[in-house]
Amino acid sequence: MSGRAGAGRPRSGRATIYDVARAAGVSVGTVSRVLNGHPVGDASRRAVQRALAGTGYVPNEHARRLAGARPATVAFLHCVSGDRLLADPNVNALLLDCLRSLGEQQIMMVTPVPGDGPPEVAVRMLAARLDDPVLMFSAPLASPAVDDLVGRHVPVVACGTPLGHERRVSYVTSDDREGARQMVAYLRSRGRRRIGVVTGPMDLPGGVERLAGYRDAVGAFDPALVVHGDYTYAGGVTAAERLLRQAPDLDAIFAASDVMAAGVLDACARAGRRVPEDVAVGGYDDAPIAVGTTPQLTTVRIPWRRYADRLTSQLLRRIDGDDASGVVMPVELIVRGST
Amino acid sequence: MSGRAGAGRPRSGRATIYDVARAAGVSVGTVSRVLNGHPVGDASRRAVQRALAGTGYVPNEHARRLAGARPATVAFLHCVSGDRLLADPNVNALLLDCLRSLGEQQIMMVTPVPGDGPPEVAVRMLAARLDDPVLMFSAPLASPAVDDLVGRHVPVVACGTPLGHERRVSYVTSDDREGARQMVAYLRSRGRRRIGVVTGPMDLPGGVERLAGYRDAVGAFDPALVVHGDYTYAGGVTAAERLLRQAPDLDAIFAASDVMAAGVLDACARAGRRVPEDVAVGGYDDAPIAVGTTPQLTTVRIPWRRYADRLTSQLLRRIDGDDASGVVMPVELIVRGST
DNA sequence: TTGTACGCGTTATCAC
DNA sequence: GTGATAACGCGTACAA
Repeated sequence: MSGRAGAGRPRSGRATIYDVARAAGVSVGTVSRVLNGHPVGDASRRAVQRALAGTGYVPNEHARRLAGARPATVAFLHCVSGDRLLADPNVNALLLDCLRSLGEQQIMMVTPVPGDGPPEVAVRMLAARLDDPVLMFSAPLASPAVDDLVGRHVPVVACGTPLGHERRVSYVTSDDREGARQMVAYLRSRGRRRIGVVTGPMDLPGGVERLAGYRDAVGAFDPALVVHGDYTYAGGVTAAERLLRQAPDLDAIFAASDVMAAGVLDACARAGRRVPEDVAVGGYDDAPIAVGTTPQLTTVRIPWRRYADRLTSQLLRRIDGDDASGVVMPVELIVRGST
Repeated sequence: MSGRAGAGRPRSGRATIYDVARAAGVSVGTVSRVLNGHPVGDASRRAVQRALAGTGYVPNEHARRLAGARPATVAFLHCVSGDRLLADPNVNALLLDCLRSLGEQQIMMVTPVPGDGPPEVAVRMLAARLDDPVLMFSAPLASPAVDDLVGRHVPVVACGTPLGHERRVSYVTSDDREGARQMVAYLRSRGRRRIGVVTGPMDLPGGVERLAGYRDAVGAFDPALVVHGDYTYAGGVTAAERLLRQAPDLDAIFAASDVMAAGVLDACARAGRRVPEDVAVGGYDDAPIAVGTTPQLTTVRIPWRRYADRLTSQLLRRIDGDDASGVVMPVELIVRGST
């Protein structure tokens, strides 16, 4: 008899499928079939279920994956530098919705992985060892991370349009262009004619799309009415100040995020412009802050819960080998006091 | 020959240790030894390293774990309800420090898992499949989750003292009692004699300890000077209002967190009390908000980076089978304008 | 120092 | 419908 081998660290002591099979008086195959909902005789099924409860069996995910089972875990790739990984409340909220939605499908784990910096690459290497499908947030227009992933045939689902990768990675996006268009059209319907815009970052799809929607609806386009922002409160303040200077006659400002809109509101107040009498202000996202400002913000709501559900279903499809595809969620204009 | 079996889903196409061995002209054992830093001949080592780079080999974590290797992943258990999982910026910041610290040890953090509610239990079940060691935040005084974990002999390291489990779970904590004591002693050294306190939640170790430190230093104890808070801004406002009503003659307020202290500051302003002239205000945590208030907050700093490093080393020790143990980090009084 | 072979726990296939 | 067993990729004890 040759050498006993393979004794790594002590076994965790957890019940295995063999223990269950023994307790139920059936073979491991039958237990596995019960576990996975495959056809099994009635008597066997009951015996197995009793044994399952009795032994407190918990499946070993590593063994499942090694044997080729569908992943029950998902990696979460946020394309920002590591120090801003969990810093965005909006992203965290969506992440939470995704956790819930995935949980309902018996899928878990969301490995927070940062984006493209040098240390981030190391973390991604670690993540790669798990071979999980990827849920990606804040995909930039070009990213080595994304190229790497699609090159390794990792199933990826993006939150937002993965510009340049639409055929390789599935995605869910909201109709940013349409939302911005609706907002600006609404402002015009209320008689506003000189409508300024504080854009989002131009290297993010949302930034590009919301500006496009603005241009769709604004009528005559005046460069003096466009200032670029960065989705931050401070950025909103600065941008509004510039806008007020460049185009003192403006009667409305559309900010591409509620957080920036809050900054716009304060800048207007400091500049002595009344909102909404002198200047109407529109936001985007229907973030919590939208009802925390005075006046409350007219904004564009994205249905985040359903959004997360769609991300989950897209991910499941992708795991099961379907081709990449995109879905677009509708948006809703929410009118409050700022217009 | 009996049936070919075990063909799950298509192989991911990743290079395996066998591919590397073939490319290097050595056996898999040798490759494994190189990978794990075990003694290997010089020629073999170089050949393997070349093959490693050439094949783009990435270890399969699931196979590693199944074979008994040390876990390269850690589960993150936050003992709050699911909807508050990523909602606390302080926790997120520490989480990030832990991510960094663990990453330096080639360990990746994984799986934000919520605490004790009914749906949370389901998520923990999922997490259990991975059999990861656990990094625990906000451990309440009594928790089925913790009992479950220690019962299953899962290595657990807590952030803060795991009251009632000190012998079963390792932990890192800062000296909350001493920090509070220093703060109150400092206030007294500046001539303050009627010092109120806004405590943290009394079912959290930090809340209990910081109040104890207050009692250590305050001298005569007056119940009218104690109001319980919940670590939130709004809670700080409410508590300060009550304090000002109950003890109009107070000349200082120690809030058990900076966020609450910010609320105290605003409540004082509304009540017409000048800070620090009429009322000195002390906080705790040295959170970002501590330098965002007017005046800036005198507070107690916890060395979070080193704290995270200690959490990591405690975790490693625990994984390697050492007994549970606790370490206490020192704190530092930071004096700013609010006193 | 290096090669060989077993075992980790699960899934899926084959034969009954 | 059920049992037996190969295969997943890796770590390691043992033999050479």
